[in-house]
Amino acid sequence: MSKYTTGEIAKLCGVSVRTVQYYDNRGILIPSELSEGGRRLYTEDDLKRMHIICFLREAGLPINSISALFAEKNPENIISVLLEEQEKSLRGELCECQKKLELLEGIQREVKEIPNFSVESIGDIAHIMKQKNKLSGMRWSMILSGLPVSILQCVSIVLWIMNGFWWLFVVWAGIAILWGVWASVYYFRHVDYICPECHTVFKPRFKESFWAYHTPRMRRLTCPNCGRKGLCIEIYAEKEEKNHG
Amino acid sequence: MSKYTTGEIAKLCGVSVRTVQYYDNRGILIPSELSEGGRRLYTEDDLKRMHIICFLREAGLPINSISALFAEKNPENIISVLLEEQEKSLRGELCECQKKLELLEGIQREVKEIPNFSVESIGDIAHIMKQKNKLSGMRWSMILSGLPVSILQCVSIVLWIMNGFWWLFVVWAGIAILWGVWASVYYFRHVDYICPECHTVFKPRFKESFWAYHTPRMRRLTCPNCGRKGLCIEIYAEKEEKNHG
DNA sequence: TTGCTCCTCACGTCACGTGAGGTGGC
DNA sequence: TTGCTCCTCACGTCACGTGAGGTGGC
Repeated sequence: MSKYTTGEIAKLCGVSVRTVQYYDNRGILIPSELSEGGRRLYTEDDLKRMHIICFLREAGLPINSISALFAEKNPENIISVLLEEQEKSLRGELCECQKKLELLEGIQREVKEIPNFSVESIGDIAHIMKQKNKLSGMRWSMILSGLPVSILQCVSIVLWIMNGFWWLFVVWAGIAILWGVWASVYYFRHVDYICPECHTVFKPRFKESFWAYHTPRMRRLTCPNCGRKGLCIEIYAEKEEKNHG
Repeated sequence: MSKYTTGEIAKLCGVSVRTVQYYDNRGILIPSELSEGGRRLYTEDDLKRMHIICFLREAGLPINSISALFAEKNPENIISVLLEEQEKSLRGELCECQKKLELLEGIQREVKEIPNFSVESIGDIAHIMKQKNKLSGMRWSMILSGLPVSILQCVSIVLWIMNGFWWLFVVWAGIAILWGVWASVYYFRHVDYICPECHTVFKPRFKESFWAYHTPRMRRLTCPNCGRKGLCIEIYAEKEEKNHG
């Protein structure tokens, strides 16, 4: 019966010599014989066992599980348990990986949009991203609450033109203006701004905020901390601050 | 200015005290001050820095990258490189995870179907799974090559009944039989069988194989190694063996 | 004074990779 | 005799977890 050396086993199974030696140390593949010079000699059965080990390692099974499998008299009793354990663990890993990847992609997007990037900006990005869902949730609820107001406004205009009910339009215009005021105040109360210069989170004065130039994610404001006037990043205000002007 | 202790920083950032200490050792969050008794004291800025570190760690960024980021004078130069590196690494991890999971699910399915499970059966499963695609590929190509033969056979029957062209049916029946013989031999040459008892891979005699009871994945054969007669698992034969009867 | 927190070693994790320094086997 | 393979330590990986044994601070 021909014998295999460590290097042969390694080559046949596509692993390193060190790995074969390591499996000997871990006791899952002890060579059937040692040469007089102390070299490991493996039999055909050892090779088969090594193939099995490598196959299970490909699926990520820990060496302890493989060890347990070989030690069991009735391996059918534990194989499915071990495989299920490994499946759970892999699903966990997969989930974590996806979470990290999503977060990472979010960070990459924000990094591109942040003006005057510095290390501290990462803190701002953390702020932005942790409140992103709440901010867009609030924006959507405002749009949806404004929708019936707008529709009825249109209807009132149509009725004015068609039937001359001008008072209906006036009444609805009043309601729309009230809604607009309420909406502005509501929105104002639920957002804060981050100064991209000194990274302070602040709430501006309502008057300044209301008239300020703005984009969907930024608004031109004066930072109360560093005094810089420029585009500040809008975030959802977790709790209403006590001191809003 | 109030100072934070290690435990306070840990609690505020949702990590362990050990982690805060570790970040000190790694040099990414060295406390601004030490108390007389040698306890770490952190400032508000330290807390902010810790928040940034924890945020980046959530995305899986290695501490060395975070370290590099803090050390850079112009972090915007390296931030996107670091993020892309991490993205690549995460995508790699994700891929490997998915591969392992697919392999694992395959093993779980096979384990349920293998009769007389033992540790050596895992070697059989490895065989089965590594050749699975080739086997089903060959089966499909055989079905597709048989399809036109079958259709024309049907047509010839219809023509026989409708127009009395019986000779057409006879000719096509001959062709179909020839195809059947060719297909059987071709199929036979491209499959081997595994004895689930002694795990030998073998090619049976054509005659025994042809008439044997079989299911889509197994065939009742006599193992030339252990002499057992029973259902053996069909696999794709990587190379035609020299000695086929 | 008594808990509680924090301190510093220092080992363990997991499956090997990577030398260093020496030797077997064709 | 000369490469080549293999041998055994033993440290390194990565971000902490987990004691042990001691001490600061309210």
